Amino acid sequence: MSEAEIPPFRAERRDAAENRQRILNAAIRLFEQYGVDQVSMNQIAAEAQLGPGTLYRRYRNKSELCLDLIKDHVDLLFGDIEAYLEENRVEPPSLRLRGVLRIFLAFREKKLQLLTGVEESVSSNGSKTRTRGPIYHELHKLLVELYEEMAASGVERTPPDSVFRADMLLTALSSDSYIFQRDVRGYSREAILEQLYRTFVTAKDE
Amino acid sequence: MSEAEIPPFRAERRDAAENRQRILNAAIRLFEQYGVDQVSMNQIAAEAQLGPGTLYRRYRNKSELCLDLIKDHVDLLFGDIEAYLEENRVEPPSLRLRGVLRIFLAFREKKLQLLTGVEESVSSNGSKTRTRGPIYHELHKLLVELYEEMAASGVERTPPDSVFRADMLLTALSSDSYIFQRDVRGYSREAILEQLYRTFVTAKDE
DNA sequence: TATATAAGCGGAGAATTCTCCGCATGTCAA
DNA sequence: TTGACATGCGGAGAATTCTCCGCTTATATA
Repeated sequence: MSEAEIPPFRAERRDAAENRQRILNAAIRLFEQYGVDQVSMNQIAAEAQLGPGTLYRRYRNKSELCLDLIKDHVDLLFGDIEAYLEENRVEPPSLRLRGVLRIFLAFREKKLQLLTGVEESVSSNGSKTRTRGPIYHELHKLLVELYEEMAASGVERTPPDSVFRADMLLTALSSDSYIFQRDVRGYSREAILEQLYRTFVTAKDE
Repeated sequence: MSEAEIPPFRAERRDAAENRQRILNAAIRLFEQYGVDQVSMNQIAAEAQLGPGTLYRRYRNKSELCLDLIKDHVDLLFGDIEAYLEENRVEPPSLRLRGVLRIFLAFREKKLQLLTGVEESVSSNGSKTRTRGPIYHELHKLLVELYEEMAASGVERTPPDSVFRADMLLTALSSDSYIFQRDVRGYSREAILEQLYRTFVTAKDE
């Protein structure tokens, strides 16, 4: 017997890999044709010529499927953000935060449907999820760092905790909030950026 | 033919009124026993000894039912708020805003489940509602007035629009955000109040 | 190649939301 | 009292989400 079995990894079975590709392709087709929230998991399974069980084993809900579809683009987004932060290292944190917001809002606009799909996660038990997804946490970490930097050199008397403020800003950036501002209040993307900046960044430091 | 028929109102039929009471009672019983989000519309209909169709004709979804159940308490809430604002008319708006927040948070805590139920509205067609409910709009109006007052006597350079800021604050007060802060971040109600105050009110005017 | 076995498949079906429409009945006018 | 008819009832059933579990099959070993 070999001690310490080789990593308990097992390559994905060939048919499984093929099915995954079928699912992804089917989802892309249907999403493009009907819009993300008009497409049901059943439809996707049927289009991919799979049983519902097969689809659900891989993705526990539509949210996870959307996340998989958008993952590559999210990686690019974070790449863009990091590049931007690198280039503007010498600028004040408030300005860098504004830049990050701008980049994110552009991304949000481009991938609105899928991002909304991602956020609609419902934990499998039936009650709405309280926990946020990986995108949320990564952005949160980034924002906290910028806020901390602002606080260090800041003029504010009693700023809110950076963690709290980052949560509030991300809540304000959620699909729901963004769509409401855009469609009901009628703000343009630029206007939303400006208002977010004034609410969550400015008039405090500097 | 009579000109201008008498108001096109027709009193609610007696059996209908009785059924409504049955629904309300059944919902209260089940909500107390199992918790709002564990109870299905079907269960409520069964408990009230009605067909699902009857229940759905009166309340298009659970959100509307919750709203009806909570309506009286909401009226009391707004009564409390107005009384508070009246009593403290001479205080600066920022302080009054804080008071309003405190009152609302107490209400939120007491009626968490039902309020969450109210917010979970889904427009009947299937896509998530973008529009907010009546409670939202009433609170929004109130907050806008306070913000406007702050802006009038304010020291801020370029405050965000009052409408926008009120939207952001209300978003931060949503069930989702509140529960996240309380259960995941571990903030007490007092701490949340303090953080909200610092984020959305203070460090700006005065 | 043969075979053990873990990985994966698929569809029946439970639970839920919500609609449709034929039938019953309360209410009003005569 | 007696219809007429608008109002309301109820349940069948469509659509959707999600689970369960027996059967199949790809893959690793011998």
